[in-house]
Amino acid sequence: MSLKRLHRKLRSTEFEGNEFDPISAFEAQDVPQQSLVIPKERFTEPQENYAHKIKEVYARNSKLGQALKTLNNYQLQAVFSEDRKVLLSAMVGSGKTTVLTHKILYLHFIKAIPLSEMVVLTFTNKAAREIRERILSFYEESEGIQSEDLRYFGTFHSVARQLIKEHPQLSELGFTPSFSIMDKEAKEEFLLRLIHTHELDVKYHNKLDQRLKLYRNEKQILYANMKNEDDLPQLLEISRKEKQANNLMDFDDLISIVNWLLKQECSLEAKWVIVDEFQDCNPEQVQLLNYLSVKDSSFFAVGDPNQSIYAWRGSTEQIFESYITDTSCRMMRLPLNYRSSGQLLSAAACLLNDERNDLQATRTAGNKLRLVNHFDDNQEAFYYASQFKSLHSSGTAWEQIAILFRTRQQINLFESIFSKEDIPFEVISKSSLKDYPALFWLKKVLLAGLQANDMDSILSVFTSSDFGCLKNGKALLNAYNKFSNEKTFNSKLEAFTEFLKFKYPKETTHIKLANSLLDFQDQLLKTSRQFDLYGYLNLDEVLKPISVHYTENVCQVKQAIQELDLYIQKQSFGNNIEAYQAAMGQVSLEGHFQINTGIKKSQEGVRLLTIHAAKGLEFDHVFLSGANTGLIPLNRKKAGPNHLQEEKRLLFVALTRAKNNMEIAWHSQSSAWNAEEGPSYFLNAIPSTLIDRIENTKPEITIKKFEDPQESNDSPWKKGMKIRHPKYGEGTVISSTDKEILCEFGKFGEKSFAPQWATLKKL
DNA sequence: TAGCTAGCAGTTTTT
DNA sequence: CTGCTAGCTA
Repeated sequence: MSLKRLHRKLRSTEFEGNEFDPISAFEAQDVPQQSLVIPKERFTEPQENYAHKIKEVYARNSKLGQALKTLNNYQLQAVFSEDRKVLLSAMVGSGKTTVLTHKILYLHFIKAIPLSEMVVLTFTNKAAREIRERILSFYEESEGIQSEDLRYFGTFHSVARQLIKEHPQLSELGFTPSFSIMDKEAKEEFLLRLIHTHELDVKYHNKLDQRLKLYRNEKQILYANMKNEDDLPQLLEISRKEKQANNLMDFDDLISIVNWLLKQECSLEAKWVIVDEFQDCNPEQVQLLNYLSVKDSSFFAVGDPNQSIYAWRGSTEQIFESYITDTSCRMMRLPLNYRSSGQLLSAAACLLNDERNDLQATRTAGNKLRLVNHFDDNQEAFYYASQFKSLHSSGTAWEQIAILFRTRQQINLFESIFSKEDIPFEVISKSSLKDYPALFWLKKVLLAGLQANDMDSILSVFTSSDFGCLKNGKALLNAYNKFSNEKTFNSKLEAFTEFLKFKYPKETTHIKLANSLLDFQDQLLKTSRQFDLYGYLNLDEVLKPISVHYTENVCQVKQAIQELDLYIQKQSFGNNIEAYQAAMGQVSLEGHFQINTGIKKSQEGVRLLTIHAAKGLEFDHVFLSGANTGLIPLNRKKAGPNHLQEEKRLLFVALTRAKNNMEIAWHSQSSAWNAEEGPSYFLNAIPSTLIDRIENTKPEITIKKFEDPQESNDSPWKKGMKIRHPKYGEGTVISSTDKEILCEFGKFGEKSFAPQWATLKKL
């Protein structure tokens, strides 16, 4: 049944009953309208029967022809379209990646466009990898596709990196093609080092990135409770210069530099520019698309304005709008959803608030959306524990169960309760290289070796608190400058090595390391693709066998080097140094060393993740936790004009993750400071006939609170007891519960402590 | 130099 | 509501 018909049917029964409805009790006008609507007449609908076209394809490439037979007419229309400029509005769960890959395959095998003349842009490495793998699976083993053919298949940033490397005018900006990329952490460290070495007075050290952005965009220097301007402008100036001097770029630089270069001279004439998740493009990325789309090139973009949840990161809805008014652009749509069962999909579609959106279900009606009222998050977690156990014993795989949260903070409580209740779980979120000190250090070592003038990396290697030998600071730099000023060296690395030998002759291990790094590039040129990096750098010794984490570190480093070797062996062009540079670039762009297959998510367990992290995923059972007003939409003091709309799309994304079962939880007494009473008012838009409401606020369950092990004993703090606190001195216990100890300290007055943290002493 | 206080900012995350 | 911290005060 089409959603429209279902809606009409629902509307007729919607307001029949007069019972109190906690959802409809909220004002309907509070629900913001979905902003972007593409007029239906703007879409070109599929007319033809594509059977004969599939036959033609089948005759030329049977594998592709076979694959096309499984597509619907909307999808085929997009694949076969001859238009030079197409924007495909793909509804949630409508198979957009399938269309994208089949379009590429069709262009390649039938229209004879070389893969190397297509630019295929995605936002995540995962998406890029998936597309690449799907393409490669269409090649026979013998045909041996070159990695160079897919040179322009990748994320915006990796393609930008490739284009910058190849551009003839790069040196005009003071960079060389072997530049390295700083991730967020590396940039923070870099900026802090600049402040340190240049003795700048810059406030709010851990908000540097934010402050620099504010200064660059709005020339704002004052921040929070600052009354006087600090040295922020100088920091920006110095960081620009130092980035050039050390051949470093950050993620934003990649896009803005490639735009600058392409503006000077378009170095790539792509036949096709193909974009995934088009709705997430920010203005600079659109600019890049424009620079790439010259004369003879064609454009094919796929996106869903209803799933735009990254406007806070700079994506703008106006992108879609400008394409609506662009008459040279053909618009098509994919309305058929293959993921969710009918009633869940119609409930989610109500959030779109748009009659013309015509999201169509292809599956049976299935279960209703469940809305459960828990007393608080504690009770909710214990409720899940028992629910999940029975789901699992009746055959549901743990991985098919997911709990979605608005904020990461909400996840903590569930982690501790699930580990206590023996529910296997995994928190899905990207870990940073900084969480693995050995790998973080290894990256710096390789960067220093490959880039002998990258003083930033050199210093990081030798002043690392775990694996270095020197203490970072002004004294070190002064000594080094004094030493190096007197002589001339081929590189900063050579200067530093000599400095080490002269000033710290006892640090033999690190002098050896420095020498190895100095000779690294020559060694690479002399050897084949196979190179024993671990042995060459003598890492066994540098990783410090006396350290408690030694075996762990060695294991991580060896695995990382194995990944590098694999990547380098796949690299068909360039010399060994270039292959290593490519590999390290990939490590920076991905944020980890698993650059071949990506991070494997093999662990068995219930998935705990934020709604943002869930985009693109699907599960059998989805639970949305803590969906009170105030959390969804999240209360903000400084809300942008489109904040509420984006929050609503976020709820839409959450609801459309479920294949068969969706349950929304809200709390009578939420522990979140910003939560308000009642379930998210966005849910008003969903008619009561599509929702099953369930109460789970019985008092006997609320007693079953989560307790820390230390708390279980009777409180040792009794009323009237004399105690001593390290800061407030002597005092008296006024009251003591398992939650807090209240004490009186004369001139300090009353103070309360959490029992498990209190640093109180009995007197 | 330590301690106090006012004032603001806080989600979400990929590259 | 919390946490952070610049800038003030003793």
